[in-house]
Amino acid sequence: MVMGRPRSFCTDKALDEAMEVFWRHGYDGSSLAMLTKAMGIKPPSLYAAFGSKEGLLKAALDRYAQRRSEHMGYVLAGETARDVAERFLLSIAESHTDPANPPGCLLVQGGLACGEGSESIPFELAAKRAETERDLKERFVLAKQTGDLSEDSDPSALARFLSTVASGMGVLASSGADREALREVARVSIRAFSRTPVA
Amino acid sequence: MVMGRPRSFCTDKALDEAMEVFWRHGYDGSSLAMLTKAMGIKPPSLYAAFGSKEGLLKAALDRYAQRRSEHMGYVLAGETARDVAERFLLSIAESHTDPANPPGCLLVQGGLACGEGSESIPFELAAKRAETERDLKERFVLAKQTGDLSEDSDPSALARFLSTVASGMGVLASSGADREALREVARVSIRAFSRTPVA
DNA sequence: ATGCTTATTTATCGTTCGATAAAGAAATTG
DNA sequence: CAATTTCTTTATCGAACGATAAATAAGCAT
Repeated sequence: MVMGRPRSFCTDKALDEAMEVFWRHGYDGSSLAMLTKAMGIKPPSLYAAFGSKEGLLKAALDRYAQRRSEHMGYVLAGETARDVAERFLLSIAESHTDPANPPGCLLVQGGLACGEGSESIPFELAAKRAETERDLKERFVLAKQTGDLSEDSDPSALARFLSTVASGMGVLASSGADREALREVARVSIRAFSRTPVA
Repeated sequence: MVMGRPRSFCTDKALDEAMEVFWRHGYDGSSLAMLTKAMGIKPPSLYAAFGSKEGLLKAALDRYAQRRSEHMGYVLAGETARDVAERFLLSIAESHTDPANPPGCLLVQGGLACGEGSESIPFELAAKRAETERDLKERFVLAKQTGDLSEDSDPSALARFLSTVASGMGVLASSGADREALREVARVSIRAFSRTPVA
């Protein structure tokens, strides 16, 4: 049994609140005051649980990526490469405009550029984004092996294209685009995707 | 003739230096110390010339958008809608990986999310991005009128798609993707773009 | 030359930043 | 129960933040 006074707050719940702050204001734009207020705890509790502001972001990113990876199970289960692309982009149109969350994507909003002393943050976000792209690529490699994608298709390029559109949709959503606008982008992208690959 | 002591620095040159700082570190990540050091001037000179940190960003954005609009002249002069799309995306692949500038796009890197007291910054950036999208849309409306684009095509959706891919390419470039990777995304996007529009 | 006007320099303003030391509270252990 | 351990509270730390007041310097006007 663990000794000492038990923690009075739920780590995951506090992490969800911190995630929302980072999501809405970015890493540099999120102050300790904003974070502790949203989490309902005080600085020493935050530092005891997460080590630092950067540690808190990483914990929030891990939680975000975990949710996302659960979702990727559904996406990757699409029967064809085209189905996978469609599921990927359309589900992003939904999630990036979910009223339960800030608009856009934490991995884009969180901090593409940061100030001195936070140089590692953009790399953290990029690494998480790269995971999704890698998942898509592996799925497309498989699709090529099974003949679902033609011999001259490029799984890596297709995955990068989808990942790039997803990031763009995050930017679009963050500036207030509605769900239908994102669906429209998804549809055009899928159209591009599903046609014969060689120009 | 103007009276008083003349300004000892070139406003545009200082603005270029400030632009680079905002580009690389974002609005919140750029401190007055970083900005004044890069610009080679001291705070009072900065405030006299630009009013505030936010005023400095707006001036830098205007300068950035002006350069871009010059470039858009070339893009929009493409003979067909497909040419326009190709020029647009391929030129972005070049500009977003130009070693003379920070990687990516100021209008994306500059601040998708900001802290308290800087809430207007993301809107400023979004407005500039929207200008490009509007230019593309108008060009595609014209293309539809002249029969270059088919009757059932959607100029607005196509413009939004290209603008979204451009934003995504900005995110991609900011995380270190090389020029060829961006070109690849551009090629896949154009392929999507140039095919028959109805699924 | 003297006065007027504007810019630059120096030195700082009050606030907020991320992060902690020290004291008090709540649990298990013996 | 007292001792130990861990967390929470209170109060604050030094540094950096964005922004300026006051003094000095450099140009026109007469």
